[in-house]
Amino acid sequence: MPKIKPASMAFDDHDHQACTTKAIKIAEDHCIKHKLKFTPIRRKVLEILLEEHRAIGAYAILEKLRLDGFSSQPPVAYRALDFLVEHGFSHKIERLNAFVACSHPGASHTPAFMICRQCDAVAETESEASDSELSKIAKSSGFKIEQTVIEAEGVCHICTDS
Amino acid sequence: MPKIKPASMAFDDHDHQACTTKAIKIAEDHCIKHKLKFTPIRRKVLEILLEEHRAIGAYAILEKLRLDGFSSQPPVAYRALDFLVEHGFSHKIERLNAFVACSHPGASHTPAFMICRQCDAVAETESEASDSELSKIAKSSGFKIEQTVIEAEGVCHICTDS
DNA sequence: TTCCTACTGTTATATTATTACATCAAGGTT
DNA sequence: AACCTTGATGTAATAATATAACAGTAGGAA
Repeated sequence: MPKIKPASMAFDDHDHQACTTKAIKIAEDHCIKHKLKFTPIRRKVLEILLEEHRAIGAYAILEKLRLDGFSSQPPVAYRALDFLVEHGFSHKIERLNAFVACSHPGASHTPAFMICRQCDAVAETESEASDSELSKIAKSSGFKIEQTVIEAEGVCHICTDS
Repeated sequence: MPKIKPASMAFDDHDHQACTTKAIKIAEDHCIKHKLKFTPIRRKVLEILLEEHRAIGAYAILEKLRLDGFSSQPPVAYRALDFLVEHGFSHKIERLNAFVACSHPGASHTPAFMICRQCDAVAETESEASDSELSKIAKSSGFKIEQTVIEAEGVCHICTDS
């Protein structure tokens, strides 16, 4: 079974400035350590994603890049997103064809997401895919799992209450 | 934890004609029982999906519809797919933006999929979402899950062996 | 220096999906 | 029968998401 850690605070108040600053710092450090280039475009896209605990489409990101004076052709956003996703700084939400900043940067994980269909907030949890029931079935049938998408859609506690 | 039943035989030889015939029959019966209209277009789209245990894009489906003399504007395929998905006769694979016939029609389920990135076969398993770890996290944080997407990508045993 | 590699700029295009509105067919009502 | 409603289909237009291809550039390695 997936062992999943407590949900992020996406659905709750928190010190978002600190949360953002920390995520950028982690990305910076990780890039230095692994000799990756945390270029202005990549940083800006991560900052845009960090502004909200929501999935943001590539074209919405492009629009924000444009406002900040960056080049805004589709490949600009997709390349930056590819980089961020590849190195674990953000995730694609397949269900929405959109992207979120990673809430647990640095942690190696198979993330699981809870998507509120009312307020669009996306909370990330970590799941231990290695001992999940699915991975057992996969193993028994000889299927080698490389990556797993887990996305739950529903209504968050705030939207339920209001 | 999700309780997941054995994988479908998507990755193995089986009597595909029987498998297809049975699926159509189940859809037919279900539609009669629930007064749903299993129209020629809907039936044809399901047949197309049943031809292979693979995810097929809406435009590939349209092409096949066209060859069979059906109208082939995008809404034709999307409407039929909406119907089939809504009533559990097929599923959307979010990861691929494509569709597969349901391997367990009739069963109420949170399906989980194994997608082979080499041969594109898609195997469906059933998972009991109600007692999954994710659903516990969701419950404890007040998030009401309505639907869950679980899609594992990797390599099937046939492609691994060859 | 030259070479190589990775990143960026830009145009064009491919792929996936929806909106909007007209038409049609089946079933029920008067 | 005529009428009406409902859901399904036909079609054109367009929106939204994503990639291919290629030229230019900057920085480090040889």
